[in-house]
Amino acid sequence: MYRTHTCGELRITDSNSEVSLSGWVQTIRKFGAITFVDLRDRYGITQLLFGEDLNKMLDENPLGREFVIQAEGKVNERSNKNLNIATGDIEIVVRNFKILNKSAVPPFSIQDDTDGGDDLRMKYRFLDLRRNTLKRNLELRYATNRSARNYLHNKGFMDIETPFLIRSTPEGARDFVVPSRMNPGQFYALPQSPQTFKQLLMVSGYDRYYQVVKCFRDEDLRADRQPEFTQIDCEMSFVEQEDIINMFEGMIKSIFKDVKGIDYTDNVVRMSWEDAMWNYGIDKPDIRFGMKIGNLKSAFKMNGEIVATGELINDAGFVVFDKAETVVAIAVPGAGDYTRKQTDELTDWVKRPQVGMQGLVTIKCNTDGSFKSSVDKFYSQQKLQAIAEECAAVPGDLVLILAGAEERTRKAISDLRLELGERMGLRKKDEYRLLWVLDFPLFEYAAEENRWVARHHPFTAPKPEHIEIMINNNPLIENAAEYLKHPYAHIKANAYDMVLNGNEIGGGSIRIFQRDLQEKMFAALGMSKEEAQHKFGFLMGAFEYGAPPHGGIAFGFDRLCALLGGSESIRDFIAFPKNNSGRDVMLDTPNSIDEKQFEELQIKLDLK
RNA sequence: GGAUCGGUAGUUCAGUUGGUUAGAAUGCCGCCCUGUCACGGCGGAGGUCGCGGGUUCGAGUCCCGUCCGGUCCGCCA
Repeated sequence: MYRTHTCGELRITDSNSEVSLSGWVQTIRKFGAITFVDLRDRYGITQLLFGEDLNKMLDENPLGREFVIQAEGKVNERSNKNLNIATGDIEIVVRNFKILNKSAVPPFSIQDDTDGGDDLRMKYRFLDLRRNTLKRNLELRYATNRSARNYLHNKGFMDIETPFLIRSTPEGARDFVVPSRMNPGQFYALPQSPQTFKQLLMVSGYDRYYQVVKCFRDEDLRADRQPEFTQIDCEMSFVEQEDIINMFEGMIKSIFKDVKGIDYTDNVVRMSWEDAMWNYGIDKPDIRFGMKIGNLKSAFKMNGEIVATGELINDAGFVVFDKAETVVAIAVPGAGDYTRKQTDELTDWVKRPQVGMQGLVTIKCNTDGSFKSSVDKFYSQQKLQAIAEECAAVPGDLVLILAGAEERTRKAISDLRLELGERMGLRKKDEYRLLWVLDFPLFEYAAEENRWVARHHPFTAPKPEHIEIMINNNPLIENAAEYLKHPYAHIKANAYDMVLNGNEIGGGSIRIFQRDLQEKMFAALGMSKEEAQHKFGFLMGAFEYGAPPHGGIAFGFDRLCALLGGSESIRDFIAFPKNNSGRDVMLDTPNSIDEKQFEELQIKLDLK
């Protein structure tokens, strides 16, 4: 028997019992005649004491870091206790031990604060996974998985597997493709999501489906994006938006309770997409803090409707503001005492290519009620006050103003808001604020292709009251510059995103379930009837055989785990992740394949 | 496709306006140490400064190219 106990479970109450432990050598501390060894496994660390009688045996069988050993002996109360570990009251007085396997010297230390860099830890991922940090992350991931499954099971959802080798659909993200040997020259695609399959399952009557499932997208990566990732994919029949929202708000709250011990009793805030863009400049605002955007200039609202917010600065004479499509501002609480050096640094920050602004205008709201601005010579104190009021600034605040093209400026002020929120300590790690963003536009205009694309995906249903607009208007765009005036720009989708602390953790929609509306949707996206039939005939055909009204949602499981674990990067919550270039540095993959494999596939490689 | 930061000992990093033999910490090896738990003390080994080219009397340092890694923009229905 390799072990009677794990390295994390012995306590003072086990004193004098004979035990056997197996694990990895964490550290060796030699004191002349006696030697201490910390033995580690998944459950903890237990100190082994090798007395004088074992010195000969140790000389003949020297130990090293990460050796796998088995030790037998008696549990003994320590004379010097270690309060930092659970087993710190006891030690094992070793009577006999055995080296089960030696280890090469590890390239980095297996400790909470390892000295290993990211690259090295990726290459030796199996060693990195021995560390507490990653172990806890994987435990959290498992707990989250279990919690979601329990909730969904209790609500009558059924886990049904869907295929990984499916048909390539050029809409949306790039597919990973897999050549078929039995059908030379033809390819499968790996699913970007089980979307069409879960809809077919609804047609089949499995009215509550879920799957914790791998999805694949061949797009460039980020700290929070992997080429293969996991979704909690769900679909329900006979539901409206409200039913989905209630069901999955419940699921997330249940996960908070199970995984974090948090009772999230508040109702989840709901916000229209338009309000999110108008007040926060982004469709996934972090609502843990305020700093709402002041919209300083009459501007096109997102749907093209002209909204006058007053005549604050149109007539003022600062040419940058006068010419700009959009002028927006935020008030940074308590930053009114920023020095010139600090505001200059902020200016540099917004001028970085990633943000891409030309400059930054600041107004200091002095505690005596006066204002000091970098554009003092253009504006009176009254005007500055009006600007400050527009973004709800109070004395002691610092107002930051950006001007430029609508889309870029709105994104920039959103980035700036998040950055300042971070710097002012308003984005607290242990605070969780959920948000539903609703009423997304159904379509987005793709200028480079001069056509409409589905913002969510082409199976998303329009708001019932907007179906008519879709049916009665031609999708063709005559004047690309004024696409916002096209009726399609006003059609809202029956879609919803769940946002946690500024991160999209889930998104879904009520689906189209009638053939004619689905045909109309494909036509709106510029797809011919033949093309639509060719690519999605199987789905539209199914709609003709009694498709129930249905809708669903998918949660980004890796990202959810990372957020619950308080981390920015999802890589630390995936056992074997890919790096930034989509490579697995441990396997050194992707790699070339044998000539024989090409022959079997009847494929000839001819790289450009 | 683009921007940006980095690549120096096994590891994490320092290395000044270009200037003698490239340093520190940690790890590793050896010796000493009976209560440590970041043990301690003494000694030792360990470097193609990512790679290629250029400027220069002289390059870790400056320039060009390239490879690798991080972050971001585009992209991600």
